[in-house]
Amino acid sequence: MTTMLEVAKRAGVSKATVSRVLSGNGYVSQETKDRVFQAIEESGYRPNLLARNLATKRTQTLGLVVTNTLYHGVYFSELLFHAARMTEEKGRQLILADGKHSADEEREAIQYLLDMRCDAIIIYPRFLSVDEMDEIIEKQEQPIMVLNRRLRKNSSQCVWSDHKASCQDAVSQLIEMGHRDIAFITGSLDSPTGIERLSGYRAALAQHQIPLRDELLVEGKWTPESGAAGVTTLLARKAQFTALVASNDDMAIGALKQLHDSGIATPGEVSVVGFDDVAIAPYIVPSLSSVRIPVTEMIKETISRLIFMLDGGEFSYQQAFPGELILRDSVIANVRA
Amino acid sequence: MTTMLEVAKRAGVSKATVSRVLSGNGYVSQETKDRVFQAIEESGYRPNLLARNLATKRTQTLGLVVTNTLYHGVYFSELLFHAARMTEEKGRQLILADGKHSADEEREAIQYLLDMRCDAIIIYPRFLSVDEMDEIIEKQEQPIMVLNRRLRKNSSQCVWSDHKASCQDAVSQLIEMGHRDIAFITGSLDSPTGIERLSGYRAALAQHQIPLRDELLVEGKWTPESGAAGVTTLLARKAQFTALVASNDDMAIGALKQLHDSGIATPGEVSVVGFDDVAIAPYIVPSLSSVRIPVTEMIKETISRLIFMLDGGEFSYQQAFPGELILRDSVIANVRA
DNA sequence: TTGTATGCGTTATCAG
DNA sequence: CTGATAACGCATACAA
Repeated sequence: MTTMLEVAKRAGVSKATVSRVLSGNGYVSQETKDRVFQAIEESGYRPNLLARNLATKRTQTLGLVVTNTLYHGVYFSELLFHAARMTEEKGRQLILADGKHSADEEREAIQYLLDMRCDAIIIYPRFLSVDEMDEIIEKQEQPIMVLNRRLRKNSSQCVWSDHKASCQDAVSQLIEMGHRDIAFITGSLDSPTGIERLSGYRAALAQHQIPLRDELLVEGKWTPESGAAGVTTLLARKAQFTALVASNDDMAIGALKQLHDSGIATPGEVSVVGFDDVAIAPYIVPSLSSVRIPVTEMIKETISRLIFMLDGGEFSYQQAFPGELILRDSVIANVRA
Repeated sequence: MTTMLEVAKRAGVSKATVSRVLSGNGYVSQETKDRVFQAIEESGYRPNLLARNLATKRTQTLGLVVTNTLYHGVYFSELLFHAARMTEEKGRQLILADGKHSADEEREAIQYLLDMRCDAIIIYPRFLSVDEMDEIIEKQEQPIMVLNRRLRKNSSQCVWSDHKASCQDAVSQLIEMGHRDIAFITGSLDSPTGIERLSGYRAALAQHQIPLRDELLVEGKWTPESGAAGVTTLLARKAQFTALVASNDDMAIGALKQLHDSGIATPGEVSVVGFDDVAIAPYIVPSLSSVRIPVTEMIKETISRLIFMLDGGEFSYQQAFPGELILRDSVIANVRA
């Protein structure tokens, strides 16, 4: 690899001058500029970003930690797409680190990004607790934002959606449409999101004085497979229900498939609702109703805050993003009937 | 940030010694080791990977370039999942760079990874031609592998699947099942994969002496939306067909939705086949037949080769991965009827 | 077993 | 406008 020194020699100037023409800092005459550019051209010189970043103490990169258990789902590609897009828009590069499948590995991934000297870090936690995250944030001097968790202490360094409230709201809407027997497939119950959605379901029933029936409750694991298995379990229990709420779209898709295979029509006999409103969901037949989580907006806010913090800014206010139930055929048709 | 020097001082040794205990290279007594570790603990020292990588001239990272137009699809998350998994397995980190949506930007992304001194690079090209890639590979000293393209010169530095052959094969199978009127939704025709699949369709028809009917051919753009639009176009043309082949699963999913909305049953009136066999596809109702592309194996081979090349190895043989038609309800039910 | 000195490829601070 | 030269934080060959 040809270095800056070789370019300098070839152009008959010093390293410093080459550095100047490349960075645009400091004055340098047009003719030497030309000589330097020519030397660069001839030698095929490329800057070594490791060296540059070491010297400037800035890398122009944002790090993102996500558990690979999320990689399987559709939600992930959308999350990543928007994160990459926003990052580039701010003139930075996104670096992804795999949080794998444990709190320790999540911690390691964060540490890796810090060791790589990312300017700032975004964490989409799956296993770390909010207290652990608070601790990490306080120990580190780099700006850190947490997605999808409400932190206790550094409450302005996170952006979240109130999963309990939006689930409660969605289930309430179903109830107000006349549904009384609403089955529920949870997410993994070691995940805060999973727990919050479940408690939203419980709260909605309580709010309308509908007793919770255990036979209508089944535990899933976020995957389409577990959604399908949930339906199998419900049917084996001979549970009667007119609506089914799955804690995310992937499970809802799996559940729809299983309902269909079991000869149960949707829409018609069972209304199905999911969460996240992944872009491909509306193309599932029959159309899936879903609680839309505004990922785009959340990512945007997250990255804006990080950039602002990098410029020395501070935030004093918190921000939550409400989920919104999008009704599609699977529910609407049922209501009409 | 506390540096190695401070740790050294605190432990009463030199930087070199600290470096030794950290890297495990060279002898160092147990007691000084202990002192160093304690100093590290106390000071919360963390190595600066920029400095380390600059000094060692190795970063232990593999770079991956993918266009963000792929981010939207399901295929992408699976690709990335396996890439990240394999990379970690080899004790490296994966760095993702966005190829955005043009050849220039794809080139920039590659350049960025090179400037970051990734040890090796994987390119999943979308806009760059094979000749351009060959040129890049020859100019660079880092090992580079190309996914999903058959290179002309550096033919052992790529791993591909013969899209034409597998499409021809899939369509032939439909023909042998008795189908004569087979509609086809292409991918973007500025993409080699799209072109290859189309020519496979053509070849299959020719092989069975079935004339190509233009009304059965419609151009898509890889997205579910374009798949749905394709069906709309076909129906508007009042084209008659018993089978529909979409050039990827996302479009097939969109097409299925549109067929359903138009009151056309699948399976039954129309058999639908997609490509890629993304994991979520079987959960679509009705089950979607698909030509499975062995991404996992392809990624695995790609990364194995890169690691081998990093160790100075050389490959002399090429490797193609065959696609395989997986028949599911949407086709099978039709055949039974 | 440990310390010294030099290099990795840049940037940045001074003089000139 | 340009050139030395000192960081940046770490690894490593060479001495001791």
